Amino acid sequence: MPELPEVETVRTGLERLIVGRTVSAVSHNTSRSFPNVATEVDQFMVGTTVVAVRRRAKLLLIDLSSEYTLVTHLKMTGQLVFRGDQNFGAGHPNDSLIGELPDKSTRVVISFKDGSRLYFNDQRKFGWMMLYPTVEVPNIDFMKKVGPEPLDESFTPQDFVERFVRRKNTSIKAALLDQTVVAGVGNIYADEVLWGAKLHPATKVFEISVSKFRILFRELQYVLRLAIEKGGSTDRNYVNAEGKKGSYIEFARVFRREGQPCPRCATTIKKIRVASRGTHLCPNCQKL
DNA sequence: CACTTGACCTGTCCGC
DNA sequence: TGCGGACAGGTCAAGT
Repeated sequence: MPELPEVETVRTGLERLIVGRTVSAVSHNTSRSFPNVATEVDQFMVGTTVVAVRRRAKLLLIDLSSEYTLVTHLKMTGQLVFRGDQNFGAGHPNDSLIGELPDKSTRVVISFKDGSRLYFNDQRKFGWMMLYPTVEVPNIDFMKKVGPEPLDESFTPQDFVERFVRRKNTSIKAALLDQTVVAGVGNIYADEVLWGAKLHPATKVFEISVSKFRILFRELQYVLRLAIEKGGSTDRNYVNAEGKKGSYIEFARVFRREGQPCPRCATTIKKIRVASRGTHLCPNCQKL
């Protein structure tokens, strides 16, 4: 669920909330939380100051003054929530989806010198944090093979089309979800974008014309920008760095709207399976 | 290499 | 009400 817009929203929040703060302690309850440095976390982090918060694809990169970078993947249910000196409980007028922290899904707590804290919650435990020397981050396997950022100004429609050449025999949905083609697209925005381009998700890549790809590219950028503006999508677990929900789901055209009318033609939206993923589409607008 | 499927987890929801 | 099973979806490993 955290896809590019959600991770970017968390990044923006963290940039404002934790840059300049100095780490005083790190606690974690399972070695799986830091798979590459489980026993050495303190020496890499305690006493260091957060100097920047970056994003690449769905990865959050928190740069520390020690020239180490905390790399975090939220996977499906990960949350990074900052709390200042007041630890809001449920019902606090801050619109938080979550209550008092830590809670039972909390896996890592990063404490700062001033008493504020950053909580890494992850109900399904698929997410992770790893520490790398900042200069080594571009050499992480994932970073080397991940595709371009779809909202990069230098990324052109021609570049976009060329990224799909390797995947011409698969469905356009599987290709969009492939992080080595284009970075940051997940199940929610893949469905939204394919509806926007009037493409059936099971359409084979080789069947799609260049002009159609240009429309798809435009829709991809439109949907991702709109989603960032709305603070991402809260389907179930996603919250931003303040624990608040995103509102894109209210604007979604097909995602999680099976049984409802298509906003374009009023045909009932269906949910099918494509690329082993739940897939929402309008059977009238998006034909094979 | 291209492509698909299963595994990793836990909470929720649906049907019996 | 309880209980089993399907489902949720990002990524990688293992399979064809």
